[in-house]
Amino acid sequence: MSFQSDLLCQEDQNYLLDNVDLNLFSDLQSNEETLSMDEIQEHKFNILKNIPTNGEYNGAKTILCNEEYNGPFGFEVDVLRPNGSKNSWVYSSLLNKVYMDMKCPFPVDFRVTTRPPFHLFIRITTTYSSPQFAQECVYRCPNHEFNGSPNEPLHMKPHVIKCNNPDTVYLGDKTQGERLSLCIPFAYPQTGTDNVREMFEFLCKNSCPSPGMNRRAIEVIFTLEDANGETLGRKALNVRVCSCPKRDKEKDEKDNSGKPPQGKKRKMDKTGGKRVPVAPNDLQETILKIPVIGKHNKDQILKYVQDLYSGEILRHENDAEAEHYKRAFNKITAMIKESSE
Amino acid sequence: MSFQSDLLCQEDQNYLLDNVDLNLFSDLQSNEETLSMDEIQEHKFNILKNIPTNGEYNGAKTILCNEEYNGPFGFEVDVLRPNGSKNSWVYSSLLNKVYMDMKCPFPVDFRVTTRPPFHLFIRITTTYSSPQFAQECVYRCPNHEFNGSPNEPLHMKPHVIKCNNPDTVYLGDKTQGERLSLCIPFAYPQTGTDNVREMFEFLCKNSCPSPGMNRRAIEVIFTLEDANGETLGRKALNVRVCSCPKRDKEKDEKDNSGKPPQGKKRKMDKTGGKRVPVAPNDLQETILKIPVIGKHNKDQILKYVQDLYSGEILRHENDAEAEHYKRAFNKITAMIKESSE
Amino acid sequence: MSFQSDLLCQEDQNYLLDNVDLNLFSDLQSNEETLSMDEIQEHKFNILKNIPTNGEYNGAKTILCNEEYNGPFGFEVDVLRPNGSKNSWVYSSLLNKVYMDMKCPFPVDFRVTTRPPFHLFIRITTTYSSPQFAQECVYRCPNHEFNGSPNEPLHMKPHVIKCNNPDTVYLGDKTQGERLSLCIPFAYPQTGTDNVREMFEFLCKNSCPSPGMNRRAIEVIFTLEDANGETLGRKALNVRVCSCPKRDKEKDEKDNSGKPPQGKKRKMDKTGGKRVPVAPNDLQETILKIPVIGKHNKDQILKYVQDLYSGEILRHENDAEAEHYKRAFNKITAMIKESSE
Amino acid sequence: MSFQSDLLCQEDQNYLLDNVDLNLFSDLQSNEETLSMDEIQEHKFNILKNIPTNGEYNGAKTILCNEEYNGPFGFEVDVLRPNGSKNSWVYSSLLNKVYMDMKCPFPVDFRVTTRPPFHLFIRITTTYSSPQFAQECVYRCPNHEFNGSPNEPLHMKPHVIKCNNPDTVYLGDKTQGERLSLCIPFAYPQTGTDNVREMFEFLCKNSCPSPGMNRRAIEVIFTLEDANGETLGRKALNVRVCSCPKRDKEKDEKDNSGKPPQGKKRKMDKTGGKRVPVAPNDLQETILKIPVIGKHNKDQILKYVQDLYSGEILRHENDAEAEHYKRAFNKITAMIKESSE
DNA sequence: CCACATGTGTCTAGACATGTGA
DNA sequence: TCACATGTCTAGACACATGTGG
Ligand SMILES: [Zn+2]
Ligand SMILES: [Zn+2]
Ligand SMILES: [Zn+2]
Ligand SMILES: [Zn+2]
Repeated sequence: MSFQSDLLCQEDQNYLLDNVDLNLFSDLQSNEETLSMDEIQEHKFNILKNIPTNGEYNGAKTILCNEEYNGPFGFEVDVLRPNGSKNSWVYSSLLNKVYMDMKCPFPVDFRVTTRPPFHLFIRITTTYSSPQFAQECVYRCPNHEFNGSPNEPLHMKPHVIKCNNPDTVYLGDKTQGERLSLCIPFAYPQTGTDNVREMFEFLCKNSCPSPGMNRRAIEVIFTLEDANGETLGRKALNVRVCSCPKRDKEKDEKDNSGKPPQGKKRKMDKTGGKRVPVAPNDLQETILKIPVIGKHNKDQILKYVQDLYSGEILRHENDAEAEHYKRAFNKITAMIKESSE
Repeated sequence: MSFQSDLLCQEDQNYLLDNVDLNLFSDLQSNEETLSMDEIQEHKFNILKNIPTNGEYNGAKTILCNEEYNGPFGFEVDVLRPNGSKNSWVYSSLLNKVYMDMKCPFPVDFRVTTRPPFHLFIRITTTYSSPQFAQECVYRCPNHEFNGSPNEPLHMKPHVIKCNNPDTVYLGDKTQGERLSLCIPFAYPQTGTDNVREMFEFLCKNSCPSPGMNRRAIEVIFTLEDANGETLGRKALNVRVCSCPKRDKEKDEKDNSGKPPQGKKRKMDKTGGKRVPVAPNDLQETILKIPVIGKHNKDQILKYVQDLYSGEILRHENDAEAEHYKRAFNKITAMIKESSE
Repeated sequence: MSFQSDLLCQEDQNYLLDNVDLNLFSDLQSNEETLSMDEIQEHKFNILKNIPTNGEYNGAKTILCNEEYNGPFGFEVDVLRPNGSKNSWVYSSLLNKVYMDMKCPFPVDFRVTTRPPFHLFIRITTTYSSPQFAQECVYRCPNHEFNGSPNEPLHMKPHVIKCNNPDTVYLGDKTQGERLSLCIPFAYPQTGTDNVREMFEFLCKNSCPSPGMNRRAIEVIFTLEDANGETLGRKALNVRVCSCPKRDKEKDEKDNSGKPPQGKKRKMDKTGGKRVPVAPNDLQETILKIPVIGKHNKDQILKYVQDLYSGEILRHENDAEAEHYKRAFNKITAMIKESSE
Repeated sequence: MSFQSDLLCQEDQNYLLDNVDLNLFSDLQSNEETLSMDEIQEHKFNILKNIPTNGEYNGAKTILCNEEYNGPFGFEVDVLRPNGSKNSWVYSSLLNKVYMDMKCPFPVDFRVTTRPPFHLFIRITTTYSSPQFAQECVYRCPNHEFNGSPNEPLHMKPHVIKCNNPDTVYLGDKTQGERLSLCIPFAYPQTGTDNVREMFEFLCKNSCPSPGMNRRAIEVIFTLEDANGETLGRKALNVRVCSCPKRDKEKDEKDNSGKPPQGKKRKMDKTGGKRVPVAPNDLQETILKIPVIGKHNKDQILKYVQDLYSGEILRHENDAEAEHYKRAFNKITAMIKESSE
């Protein structure tokens, strides 16, 4: 499951890229089995670190821009509730913030409306969201850094977030005080969806002691970049990694009731454009468990729900909401199909 | 029914081995009747235990290789549905896994494409298939170990699998934490077939309590070996020993639909006829999981289902069926109530 | 904490026993430290096993009498809800049955109304309560017998129940098919109470596989005996040892609603006398957690409760119920005292 | 402030040791200024590590003896309240335990009744006091180990306790799983006192995360040794290193009231002045646990409390206090409602 | 083959433990 | 010293796994 194979199975893509080496890591393919994980990572690191970064990553004490920006290709990011992962997480639409435990894998969907004929990358950077700490780099606490599972590749150790995509490259040198970030190639969506889904996991909690996050709020910045490190889109996600997501969310909301949602964000916000909240509350898909007796009833219910969603989709035709309904609609359709077999 | 007699009726064997003592246990022949089962077993054990093992069996905490390998003589193994044994078993081609009850004898056919001019042995080892437990040795639970039928020879007691071939030797010392395995001489096929058939039986279930298998999945590794313990072929078989093979297989398949059938293993599929999915009991209540977006839709769905069941109840007023619908109706009503709070 | 010391500190006892060796285990005192646990147990066993048993314990296939009988000294037994033990247990007054998990220590209070001038012993025996199995002896399942904690003394291993009193002697030889029982010296109550409290624990579940209890219902018979094994009182307690005491109790009660409580017992019941249920439901003490603000209010509440219980005690002066209220009253009084310090 | 200078100002010592080289580290004196702290420490380490240890320190998984023992020279240890150090600490005579914050220097006085004519050393070892963890070695948490102040000599880093005596040697190799201990030469008392005072400091808290102490209770073992590592006296001190010594001590004492103060240890009580129990915040809601028998009594109690609070609320109508009572009132009302259902 | 018996794992609420900062 | 922030533990509810007996 290398980057190349992902890429080449995209037969429906109608633009041909002959001036671009589609297989970034082609030299790794041949001897992947003879290299240790760390050596592979090292190699990829050497390739990707040459992507120029736009200055915000090199000098310490700079503040990373967290202004959201769809960019020329319509970059969009959705965080989804994980299906069956160990710990669930919660989303506060009031605060536009996600709460989850560490080591909880959570999927993020990326998409662009138009795909340019060159390589795209997604860079994931964690920063402190309070202006007071925004210029400090976010590192893992020593405790987790030196006591993580031994299969963590060396480059990953100082990072507070990891991506399960095997082509992830962990960038930045903590010993030089550099800001850390991950970089993944922006794959092509599977047939039938516009989204590319990647799984992430946090490896430290917000409460990890200094020089870890030390109870400072963070946000994750997703930037769409080309091979030159040019920023082509940017999305931000407020996150709190803690042991009791539900409790802490409720507390946060109680404390902030009355204040404007995502308050801190606004003051750095220049676009004024419509912010697409990350999976807003009532549009977030939930599961309704209905006790059913008899196949005929089951089928009737499914049909009814299908109709219901059809209406929603049509009514929201020109609307981002439609996307959510379409996904649900597809699931229902699949269930109907399965039932009729 | 000694090893020799099996051997001598092999009239179609077209190579004669005169420089090989085909009768490994010849000294046992003469006084077999004056020896107890345990004494015979002890004797055979002393002979066969001298077959060097390749290290994977001696140290605890090693992981037994389960990579399939036909080897120089084209080793193949087939598991067959038994003719009339007490309990039947089922095979899932989707998962490449066999489901059977304990004490259910099942035949396994072994064959090689070319037979070398020296003794061959088949070693049967049970291991945990989940990597998490692969390095632990599989032992029988104390319950079955100390309560098996009294005619079980002593060496067999800690083994979870037995072979009905009387020349089977049970190897490995549980008290030393050694990995257990059986070893049988690879007999010559009967006239008219390429296969040598051996009957096996499991003596513990996957669900036997710790320190038994304790619900951990297992696989059986068949290795073809020469008298020096050199591995000349290897086959693996996923097995689940349980009381309700059919039920559990169906559940497994439902859970794993979509996932690849045991990627790292080659198929051992021979028996896999067309499977007829079992029709669900139509009055049995099942749970339909509906993805829902938006509270208004949820409410509408619930109301719809409530109406649906109302109809059923009225229609079945004088009918036992009504009872079922009433229960479901009550649940829905409760859900509506809860949702409106 | 030997038997003797318990005995001798009873200065308020007004009868002097000079013809009785008060220190049953006196010879053990001197060299207790040089003997292993098993040797001590062996020694005590040799002493106590000479207490003649009344025949019901020796021959297999006899049915142990479970008829309750207060006896000449007014033998009474109460099972109490444990304070802070790991797992709680529940009592069904409907079925007069206790439900608890294994390894859950539970206290039992023993008392007599008059204490005779000779040694008393309490024998604890577990039997199957269904007549169908009553003649079979209750043994531990091999699984737990051979996998219990290594500090279990040898004699204890085949027993399904253990007593935490260090002077407990485990009687009966499983290999001879003998019925197993425990025997403890009946100590003298601490000053200020009539009860002698002993802690027990079950070491197998009702559901342990054959030859364990194998889902057969059991009851525990407490018999008061003298040094000759003469029965001087008998109490029975229905118990179910399972993983989900609450669930199973509720199920049991649902199944048996309409049927007479402790149905099976009755048919062996000849006394017809008033059965003293083991801590009957509404008399069972529960804990009410009251949020309190201000010491004056706390004190007032406590005083009120004290008054309330005073009334109850007086009203039930000639009544067994008074005992329960007195205990609660004493606790409240202690709380008041503590608060005033 | 080397070991020698300490030694030479001991003018009141009445025994002269001319056959003993009193200056263990004499070779270090000359070039002390040209060596870095780590080099000096390394040197001392090489000298002192040759003191044979009595085996309890080498193998992991041994339990260090904590039995107190005055030994042939009347070894005594006193822990004293520090004069003006940053944070104070408290001592619970009830539990014979010291509570202090980390980085809080605390003096310990050592003395012997008779001083032998050879070198004496004091070894300080920290162990887990609960038997469950006693065989595990106590190490510093990675967080503090890798983030301590940079002037900590290398050998000190994994130790949870440090001694301000510059001649302290930090023994044990964490990477080998060895038990860590400090060793200081037992100096001679200053004029006018029998005691030798040494200052210690904890460098981790009991609550430091795994693989640190991870909330496990510890004790410090002081052993008096000769140059051969022979134990000549032993004292143990229960310690809890935490942020709120006073609070935690009070809690501990409340929880353990009634239980004997650390039975197996002799008292080290010297400082235990009169403790003034802290009056509880009278408006803070507490929970009163009332043993209740019978629903009618429960209801009556609840109603009484409700009335009580009603009065308080009305009386404090214009008062902030009312708020507190209202909350309690609501809880009681809910309890009444629940009880009546 | 089904209904049920019954253990196990997981999730969650709540109580508690314990650090932090005012 | 206190209120609070926040990790951890534990008991209960529940879904599920899986044996048993009809
Ligand atoms: Zn961390
Ligand atoms: Zn078994
Ligand atoms: Zn058992
Ligand atoms: Zn620490």
